[in-house]
Formats: sequence, structure tokens, C-alpha cells
Amino acid sequence: MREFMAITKALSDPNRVRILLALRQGELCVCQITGLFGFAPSTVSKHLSILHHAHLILSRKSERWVYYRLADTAAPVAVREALDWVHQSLAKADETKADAKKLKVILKTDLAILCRRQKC
Amino acid sequence: MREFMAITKALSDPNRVRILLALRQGELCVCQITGLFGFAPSTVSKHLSILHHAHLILSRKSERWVYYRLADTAAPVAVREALDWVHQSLAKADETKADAKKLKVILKTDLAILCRRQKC
DNA sequence: TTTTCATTTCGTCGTTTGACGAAATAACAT
DNA sequence: ATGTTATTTCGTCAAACGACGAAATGAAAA
Repeated sequence: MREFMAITKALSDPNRVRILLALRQGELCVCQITGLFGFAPSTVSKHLSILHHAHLILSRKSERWVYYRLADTAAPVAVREALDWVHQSLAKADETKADAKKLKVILKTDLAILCRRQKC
Repeated sequence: MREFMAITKALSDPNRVRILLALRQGELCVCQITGLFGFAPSTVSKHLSILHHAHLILSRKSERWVYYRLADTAAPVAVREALDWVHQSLAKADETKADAKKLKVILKTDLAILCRRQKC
């Protein structure tokens, strides 16, 4: 029950759901997500920590950046079902498509440049 | 997206999830749920209204009571998948079993007597 | 019609949430 | 070793949430 509620609480914020949908495109680092949503890095970091705590996402550190990705098949059933449900329900939503479009642009930008841009 | 978030917000409170699981036993009126959880009727009513707004439950008025039941096959796909997910994830949870046990006792009590008992 | 009563609505209160900026952290680059 | 910097943690603040009791609602009972 506790683990399940961690998932539902994580899914109860629209920006966290948008992050999950964005991660369908592949793993992203914090500053890429920051660029996508326009929130402060600390805000994005908090959202990611809540998603991570619910085991919905995994993280990996490489060079200067921390990359987050969706949980894989090794995740608990409840997690996989939640991710499937989110995707099935929202893959075609307007917000999802708009985010995907903006994300494509961000992915073309060099990471070092993108991160430095957040500071301004 | 809006409808989806109505569902995830509804599921983000453990007591609302417990209500959904209790309704697997069949439809229940407000005072039966009040008896099950020990909350004030107004609190239970608010929870039910949130679940109803998310289309997770349906209501029916009969005699003096309002009965709530889980959404049926006519509900949107996202709703049905949510209900399945909740059930699959929590059917065997301790809280679910404890609630089911208590609910059995409540269902044996006459409704008029049960409702009058809430006032005290 | 008047009363009763199950339910809902409203206002309040303490807690939680989500945003931010500043400061801490920790790993890479120099 | 030292400085840089991506990320996290912490403290704060306004808004949202979940609980309650009191009052309103509205339909059945008398």
C-alpha cells in the first residue's frame, strides 16, 4: 500500500507526469528537463526525486550530468502498469505532443551549452 | 490530460483508494463507508465527490440513501485501466483485507440502524 | 404539510505541496 | 590541489488538501 501510494502521489502532479512522458523519448539529464519546462533546477530535481522514490525512474551519472530514464522491465509490476497506463492514456494528448516537439529542439543543443544557459 | 489528472489526484489519497477497494464488494451508501472508516460524513462525502468527479464511481439514489458503485465497462478506458491497476496492485494488501473484514460486519447491520448510529 | 434524516455544502484550521533562491555537495576539469 | 559546475538540500512562502462541525438541501415519512 505504501509503495502504491508513493506511485499515485508521484502521478498526482501534472508536471511529473509530463516528465515521465518526455522520458519516453529516451534518458534526459536534469538541465534538459529544466530547459523543457522552464522551472528552476531545484524544482525539477525535487520532482525527479519524487519519481525516483516511487521507482518510476532510474538514474545514472555520467561525466558532469545525472541522467534519468524510465524504469525498465525489472521494476515492480505496479510500476510497470502505472507507466503503461500513463503512456496509453496520454500518448496522444496535446500537452504530450507539444512537449515532444520542444524536446526535439532541446536534444539538438549541446549539453554543456544548454546547462550554462539555465544560469541566466 | 485534465481527465487523467482528475484520476491521479483522486488516487493520491489513501482513504479514497480504500473506498475504491471497498466498493469491489458491491455498492455502498455514504453511511456504510462512514462506518467503515470512522470519518465524519462530510469528509466521506467529499472523498466520494472527488472520486465521482474523476468518473471512477457512479451513484444511485434509492429510498433515503445514496449508493455509490465502481464505474462499469461503459467508463472511459483510462478509468477502467486505473481501477484494474488499483485492484491488481492492492487486492492482497493488509489494509484491503482488514477493511474487507470490517465491511462484512457492517453489511450485516440494518442500514437505518447503522445510519442512526453515526450521529452519536 | 410538516417533520425527519441522509447527504452535501460551506467555512475554518492545521498540514502538505510545489514553487523559488541561496547554500551545500560532489564530481569533473584544469 | 583548486576551481568550476551540475545537481541536491534547505528554508521560505503562497496555494491546495484533508479533516471537522455547523448549516443547507432535498427527498422520504408521518
